[in-house]
Amino acid sequence: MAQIVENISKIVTLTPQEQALFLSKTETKNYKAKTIILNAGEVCKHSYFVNSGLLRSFTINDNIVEHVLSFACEGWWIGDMYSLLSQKPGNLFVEVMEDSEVVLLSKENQEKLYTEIPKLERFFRILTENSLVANQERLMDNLSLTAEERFEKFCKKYPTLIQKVPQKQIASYIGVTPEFFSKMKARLLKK
Amino acid sequence: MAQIVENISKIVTLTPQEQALFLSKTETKNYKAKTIILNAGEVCKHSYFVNSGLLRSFTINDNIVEHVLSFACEGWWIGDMYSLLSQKPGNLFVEVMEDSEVVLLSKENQEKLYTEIPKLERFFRILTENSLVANQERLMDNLSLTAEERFEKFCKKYPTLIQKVPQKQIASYIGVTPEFFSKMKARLLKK
DNA sequence: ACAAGCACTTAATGTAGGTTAAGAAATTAT
DNA sequence: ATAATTTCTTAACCTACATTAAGTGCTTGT
Repeated sequence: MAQIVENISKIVTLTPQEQALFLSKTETKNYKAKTIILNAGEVCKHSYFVNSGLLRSFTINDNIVEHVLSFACEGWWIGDMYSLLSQKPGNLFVEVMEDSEVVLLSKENQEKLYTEIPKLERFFRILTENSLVANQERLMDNLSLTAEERFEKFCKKYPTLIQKVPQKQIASYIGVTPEFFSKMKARLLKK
Repeated sequence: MAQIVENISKIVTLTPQEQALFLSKTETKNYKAKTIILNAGEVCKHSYFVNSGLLRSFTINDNIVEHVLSFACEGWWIGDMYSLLSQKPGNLFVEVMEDSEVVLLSKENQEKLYTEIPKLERFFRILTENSLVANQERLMDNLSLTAEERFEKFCKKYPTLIQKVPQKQIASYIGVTPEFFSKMKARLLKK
């Protein structure tokens, strides 16, 4: 069964016909590492589901500093939700970090699917709810924990990512500079 | 028309029967200022919709410091989404800041309503999507903007709240101490 | 195989924002 | 009205993290 269908089936049950209909509205692409599949300033036209590989979304502020919003590895969704919903130019870049296979679901098809398969409305509601909960926790963590504590949480939550992601991007995700992250890591290793 | 129904009608259209069904599953309560309607450590059983008044949700960390996650005034929803979804004890307090009229929708009724009125699935999907977008923006702002810039954004985004909310809680929302906030405000007034 | 660029480290110095403490102003309760 | 409590301000001092800079590995492309 297609991975994306399997992913959906963890939350709502689709008939074989519905599965086929769903898949017919998606498009699967392979990207080389370092490909930017969405640029800041562009309107986001798709939701992206990762079959294999690793992507990330990030912004770049005035001072040319990157800030990672999210990583997405196998089985995760990614995109620029603000831009996708509003259909206005967004602030996010979406970059392919390793050679990856990605399923694209266009906004129009996603909306058609909501009416053709109402269960998908539920699926995406739940997906978004979970995402919101995770985001709220991260926000509160940024307000109340030290960089060291945030890093520890990150390690527990995403153990596989630590192997794969360059550490300057983990630094960016938890909200410190690469230099400080390096120093902090050295400090932690001494313990 | 009931405010909560009006709120829903901005996004999906309900028939009079559906409106009545919806309202029959809710309960409206009046709370005095300073009432805590949800404590950290409890399981959140309801979504709260504010008819009038003002509420907030916040955590308290080890050092007895409060961190405001959100404010909710007239027409806004609030609760502890993590706890509501997982039905596990949460970390959030929900406090009534002014005498308020609040509509309670229990988790069970909310889920019944999803099947009885599928359009509500869409309503809450869209509500959650918007919430997620706002949260993502706030997270990125916390990573990339100074306290001063975050405060300016807050003022533009929630002009009415500035009059109503004690400034130490605005400080908490943007992520600084009340003392630093005070200093920053004095600095801004000089310009 | 080599050069060119990244990613990581280390260290000196700088700063936004935190802490502590004490008093003034504003609310709230009696 | 007055006391009690909470909120806000100010100021001296402190620290987690940023900045700058220079050097050391790694990758990656050719």
